[in-house]
Amino acid sequence: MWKVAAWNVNSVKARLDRLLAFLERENPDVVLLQELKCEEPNFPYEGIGNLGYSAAVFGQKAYNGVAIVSKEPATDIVRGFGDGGLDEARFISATVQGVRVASAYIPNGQAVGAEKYHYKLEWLARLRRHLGAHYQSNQKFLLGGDFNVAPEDRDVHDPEAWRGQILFSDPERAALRDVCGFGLDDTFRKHHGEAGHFSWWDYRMLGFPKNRGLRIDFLLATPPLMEACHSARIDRDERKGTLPSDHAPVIAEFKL
DNA sequence: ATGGCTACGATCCGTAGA
Repeated sequence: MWKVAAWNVNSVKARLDRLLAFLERENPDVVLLQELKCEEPNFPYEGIGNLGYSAAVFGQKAYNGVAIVSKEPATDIVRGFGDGGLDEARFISATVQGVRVASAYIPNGQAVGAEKYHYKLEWLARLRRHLGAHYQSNQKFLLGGDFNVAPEDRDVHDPEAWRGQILFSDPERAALRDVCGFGLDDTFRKHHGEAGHFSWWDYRMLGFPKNRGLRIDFLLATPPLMEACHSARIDRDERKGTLPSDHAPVIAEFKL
């Protein structure tokens, strides 16, 4: 089985012990990381290297930062959308074991109507254009990461409270559907249809103990890869204990 | 216990996340 995870670690430096423990515990073939919050030279190459992993990294100081951690070294690494524009470190793609994979950290948006909200919607539109220009949905392609959008009511602990709010507004959800319209489906929903599964809980207000969460982190796959997907889950236990990330890893297994 | 945020970068608080 080919095992892949996507995880917003909220600082790879602050979460290094947990990342290494995750690699040892889960033994994934690929981990798509978001929110490294470090520049590329400061990525913990040595720590993951001791466990047999290498990484393709697109970092920046203090904010954002994405990586593709893999047992088999990634090739044909592209940082950003490859269109020459100056970018925040939010997208990286590479080939691992013959499969094209990408790690994405979609902008948060801050608040509906804010400048960052419009940036978020434009970023999602740009992602959709990038996919159409560089990929084909009849080929195996995996897009994982923190999308900062909850797709449906069943992905939100209190849909009526969140309706129209940031992370759950109609334009954000439409923009995510448009990205998936390229030919991507949610590996988690292939295997679990019920409500109440979340990947993020606010650090504040007892979000996790009260299970007030959202499902905003996904592993999205094209049809040929979706057919090969045998299981998917969210590693909710990773959110427990001392100083967790506010996001839990999402995991999927494929029979390539 | 799964418990009232956390990380960063610049100072001893402000900004950002979602």
